[in-house]
Amino acid sequence: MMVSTKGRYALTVMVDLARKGEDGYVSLSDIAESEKLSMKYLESIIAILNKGGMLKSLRGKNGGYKLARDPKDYTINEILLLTEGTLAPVNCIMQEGVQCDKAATCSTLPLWAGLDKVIENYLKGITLEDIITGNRKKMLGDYCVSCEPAE
Amino acid sequence: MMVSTKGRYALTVMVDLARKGEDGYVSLSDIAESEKLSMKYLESIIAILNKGGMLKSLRGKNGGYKLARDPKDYTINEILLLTEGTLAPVNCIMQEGVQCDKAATCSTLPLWAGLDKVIENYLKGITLEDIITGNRKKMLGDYCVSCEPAE
DNA sequence: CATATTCCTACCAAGAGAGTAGGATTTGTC
DNA sequence: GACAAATCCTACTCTCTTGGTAGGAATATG
Repeated sequence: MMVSTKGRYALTVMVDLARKGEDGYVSLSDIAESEKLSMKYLESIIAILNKGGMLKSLRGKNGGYKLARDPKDYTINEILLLTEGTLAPVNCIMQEGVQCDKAATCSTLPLWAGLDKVIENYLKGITLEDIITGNRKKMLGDYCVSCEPAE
Repeated sequence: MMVSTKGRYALTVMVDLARKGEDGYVSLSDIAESEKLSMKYLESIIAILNKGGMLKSLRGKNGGYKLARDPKDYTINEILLLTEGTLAPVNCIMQEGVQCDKAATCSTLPLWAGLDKVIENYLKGITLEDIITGNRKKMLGDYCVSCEPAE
């Protein structure tokens, strides 16, 4: 598995906040309750999102969190990348140039690099908005049985 | 990360055996040496491949392992699936129908399902032969800088 | 019989994943 | 100003997975 609960919950939070829209700040306890997740654990995850500039926060009474931008301006890739640190399918694929010392002669490296690109490409192509509008066609592509046929 | 050393080493072993071709059985110690990997650890990995019917083995002196089929008849997907158990990017995607109890109302599930399909699709499209022949075009697609332009 | 090999079971150390605990700080309301 | 509701911050813990290691039994060749 490549995405842990951290990334999954982070995405869930973002979706929740996107649904709540612009009407004020939503408190951590509200989010935890509506998603039935541990408040303390969510707290640590939201902290990552917040420090990464994904959210706006307001302390004190009636405080909480809201999205910093429009849902269509968040790709799933950036949300998961921030929370997970890396989305590479193997640890011989590192960020930006750093590579295993056998890279030059490794015959399986192109496979891993290709897989990495396929994943990145998919996740960059989907936005928060796609999720809240339930754009199954975009997410499931040809595998969507309830979508209109492509032609 | 989704693929551990177990799956990576397994693939390396398969590639190594594919390169050695049909000329007899290759011993574990030869493989370990040529790939510079721990013999004992490789042993446990080869055991999985062997039990899964990917290899033919011969015990005793001059024994060893060879591929059970032609390299073009192995997809990367089946090799990794056998050794890793699952290739699902999240653990709310399980094999064949088993699902999380929130699945019915989960708005992020289509995303994970789509990601899973994209990965599976990619890995099913590449064979052992593609790796030993260095078919970069197939593995890297549009990201292959040394390939001919698609036209 | 000696040797080279696969096969099998058990064990172990380090790190990651999934949270918990407790409190300090900030802000709105009475 | 007191209180309550909220974010912020640091540290801890427990369990499972990863990445191996160890030792020996079974088997085949010469």
